[in-house]
Amino acid sequence: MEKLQEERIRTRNIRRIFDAATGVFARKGFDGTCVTEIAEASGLPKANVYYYFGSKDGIYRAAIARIIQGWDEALEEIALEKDPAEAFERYVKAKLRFSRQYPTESRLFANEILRGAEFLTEQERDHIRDITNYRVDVIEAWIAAGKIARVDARHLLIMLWAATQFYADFQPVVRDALGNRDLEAADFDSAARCIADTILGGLIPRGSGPV
Amino acid sequence: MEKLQEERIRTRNIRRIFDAATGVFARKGFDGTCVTEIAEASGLPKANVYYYFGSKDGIYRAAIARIIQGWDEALEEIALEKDPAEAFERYVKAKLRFSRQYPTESRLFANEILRGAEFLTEQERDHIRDITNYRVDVIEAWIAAGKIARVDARHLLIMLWAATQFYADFQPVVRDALGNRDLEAADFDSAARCIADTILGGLIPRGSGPV
DNA sequence: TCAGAACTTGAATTTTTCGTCAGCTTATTT
DNA sequence: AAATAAGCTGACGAAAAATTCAAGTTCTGA
Repeated sequence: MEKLQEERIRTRNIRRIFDAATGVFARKGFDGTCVTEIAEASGLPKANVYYYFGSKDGIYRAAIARIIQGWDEALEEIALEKDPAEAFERYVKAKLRFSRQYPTESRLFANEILRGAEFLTEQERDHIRDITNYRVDVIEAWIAAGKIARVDARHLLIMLWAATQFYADFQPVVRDALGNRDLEAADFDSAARCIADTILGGLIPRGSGPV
Repeated sequence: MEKLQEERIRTRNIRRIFDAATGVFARKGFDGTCVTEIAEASGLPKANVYYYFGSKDGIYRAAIARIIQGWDEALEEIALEKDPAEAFERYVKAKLRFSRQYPTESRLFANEILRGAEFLTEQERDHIRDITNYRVDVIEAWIAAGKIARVDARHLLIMLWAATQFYADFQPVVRDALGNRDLEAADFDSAARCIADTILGGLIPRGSGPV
């Protein structure tokens, strides 16, 4: 049992536990989650969960690491060479796609932040800072080149992050606000359009009087 | 003990418990919070907490109700009579002021949503829906009157809500994004300016080519 | 100042949770 | 097919949590 079945059984069970844990952690946070519930959700007995993961802590940390890793994808879209309008639009779309595809992971991350981000390692925070700083440089270069209006790049990034994240983290509120139905692909599309249009073109009609 | 002291002692203790509970719930969520911790934070023995609130559940529900009640204030600012630009700007400022003043309450609410909003009563959700619908009507009237660009009013409201809420709920992330210092009034001011300017005027400079 | 209501609290009681363990079954290798 | 490693799990113990209780103390109105 060192080549085929080992990898298969082990891998499958770890993934099961992992998926179950992510769901429960996302809902209840670290402190609110009990291993029994993870075990039930994964369909395995509790002792088996402990067989694979030494502790609740371990599962949680692993889950967070995975999420951070996945984060970067969407952020790739803001690159210097591109036309700002196109870059922002792509970014918003990519981020919303991510929100739609991995809402649970997003909520787990949100929960971790609400908790005070105590489980985030220094490296993980550094990484987030680095990414932000790079985007800030890009945006400021656009401003300097007169390609976009003068805004605070950091707050702009926060606004984009917030607006897109919201659709993953606050789905019950979004549902209520949109009229009580379940969110579908079309909703994410119109969200993307609304955010991109508003941010790029502004609400006040062009050609009308002073703002 | 039915007029003066009653009200004073009772009111004072309930408020103590309440404040303590809000803080702990905001960090750890409903399931993650233990009454012992609330008791310690409030400076009262646990049995006394149970004297005033029958259960953990009761404290939690009461806390949520109070928050929802306080919510409306900020939203008052979007009214039909006003100039859209001014109304949005006021709204953003009011909401950010709220985020700054009551971050804990905001986080508790966020936690409840992440939880799946199971503790929100039907009335509370109805109330949120009503408020939203009213604002949607206002915005759509502005659009119909040609005062603002054509956007999806519901997504626009979500975007505003998200952008302002973020500063309360995700402070660790905001801190990292802004460069690692504590948030001060000035940060909220520049956030308001960035959000309002971007949403009203758009990023793409006016007078340049087509969007 | 006294009766009764309001308030207080240390110490149970009950329930839940974390984590362990010993012995079992299944897979792998030789 | 025997030996060994990997995987499984019911049952347990210790610790922590929720909630109750009973026996107090303080307050208030009459």
